[in-house]
Amino acid sequence: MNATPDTTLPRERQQLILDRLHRDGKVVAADLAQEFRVSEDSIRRDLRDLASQGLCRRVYGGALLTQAIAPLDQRHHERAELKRTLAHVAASLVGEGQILFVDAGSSNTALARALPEHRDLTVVTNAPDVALAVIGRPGFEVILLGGRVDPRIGGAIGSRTVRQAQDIRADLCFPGVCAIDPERGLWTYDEEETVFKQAIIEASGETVAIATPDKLVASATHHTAPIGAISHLVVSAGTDQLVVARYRASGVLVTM
Amino acid sequence: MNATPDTTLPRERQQLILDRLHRDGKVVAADLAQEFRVSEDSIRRDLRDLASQGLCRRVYGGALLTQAIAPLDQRHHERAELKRTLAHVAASLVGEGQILFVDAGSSNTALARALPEHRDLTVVTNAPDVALAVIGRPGFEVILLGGRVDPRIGGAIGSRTVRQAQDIRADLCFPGVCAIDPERGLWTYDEEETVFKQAIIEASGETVAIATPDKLVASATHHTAPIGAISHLVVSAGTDQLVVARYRASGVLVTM
DNA sequence: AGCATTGCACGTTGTTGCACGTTTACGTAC
DNA sequence: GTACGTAAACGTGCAACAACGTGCAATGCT
Repeated sequence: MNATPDTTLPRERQQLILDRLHRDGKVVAADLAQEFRVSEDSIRRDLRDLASQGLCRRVYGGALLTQAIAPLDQRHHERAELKRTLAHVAASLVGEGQILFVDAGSSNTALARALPEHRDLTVVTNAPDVALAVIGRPGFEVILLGGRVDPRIGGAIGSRTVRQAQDIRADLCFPGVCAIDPERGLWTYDEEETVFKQAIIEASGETVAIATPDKLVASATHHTAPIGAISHLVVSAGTDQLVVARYRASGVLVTM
Repeated sequence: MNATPDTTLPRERQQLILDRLHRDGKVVAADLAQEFRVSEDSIRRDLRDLASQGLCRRVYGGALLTQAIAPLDQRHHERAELKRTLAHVAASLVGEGQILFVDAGSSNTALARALPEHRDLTVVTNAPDVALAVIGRPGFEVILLGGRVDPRIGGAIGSRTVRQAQDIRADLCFPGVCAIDPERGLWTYDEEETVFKQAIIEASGETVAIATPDKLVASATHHTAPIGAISHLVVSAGTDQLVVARYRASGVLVTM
């Protein structure tokens, strides 16, 4: 009879709160505190946690359900939990009022969903699904980069897109990456893509790449073009173990 | 035995007011005060808040709906079957190998889904969800128009977008419409929107508007700007009865 | 020991209803 | 048709209160 022990684990409590949230559409902090027999402070901490992951909308007195975005692509389902974790870490690097370049890619779509609301953020993107993930949410300005959309990538690239990107200066840049060679940097499949990514990196203060471990390769043979330097690399190694690496132009990889 | 308490959170109340507004088209402050068991002052504050976000129009005694706004998902679900039917009729006007301007809007998203595959079509759009509806499907080329995304519209508008649109020549144009005045033509809510729609209409050979019957109004008083002429109007009158109308610059309406 | 979680104390912020003076809508008198 | 009076609705300032975030010490687990 270990179905519902009296002792409720913190992580478990958050899951239960999420269930209630999906059932009722809202939760009241005071009621939750009474139900779980913990202080309202703990409930508030839970709600803050969940909101920072984009799983609910924090409001005065409780929390509301975020209008869930329909899962679009099958590829987005692969490694979904891992990507959400990485996205959460990457989102924590974003500061109030910043301007962000968000490239196309499933990891970056997860990032867009994980971005916190009410932070006065500007999201500049060439990917329709990234745009859809933030349009209409409070505290977001969205700028779309136009151009011919590459169906393999799911976003616009090409000279037209590059020209528009060069008109903008951003604080942070999240390029999608195809492969990471510890010695030679980031790689893409395609020359056009590289030009675009280089443009947004050059137009940004800092660059953050999100990658699942399978992107780390020793020799990037069949990838055509290197991108260049990034300042942070948010990567997952092993189960639940996070490695945030500082990555420089020459390819030095420093774990933190 | 409802476990859900009847406490209403402040922000939740605003959401509920907005829902009611979309259902009834209007709300009365005194009624809301009684319903939510708060003072009329609080209701007034809520309405002022919503109005300042452009979500409703404040009037003496309550508030009215500003149709342009809010839950895009909801608008997509309303009249879904009707819109699908209209979308298929409109899609039948598209010929092999043509270039199409597809504006933002729920009807046009339905159109994008209804467009036939393997026809070598080029879809030029300012709306992320329209782009997503065709990206990756066989026989489609997608060109995204960039710019600042208006969250009420769900697509990019503004001078940046207009400039990009002017670089392109299309065969067909599908502008989103807010209202259709049989005598004076198409109307939008907003000057910026109008400029964009005029630009894509001028850059196209023919123009086709899709509209549900509620868009047909006798006098478009509160809409700021007229768009101009369209050549075809795909509109539904009554249940399942389709009227395809030929519409000219001067406002002559010819049913077919 | 090291770490996560919790409840409490404190100062801060958001929300509410009331009091007050002003504006608006509408019916009535002229 | 215009002028006027009244009551409802309005905005604003204010005080009371609930909820909030943060720092800190106590507790429990590994």
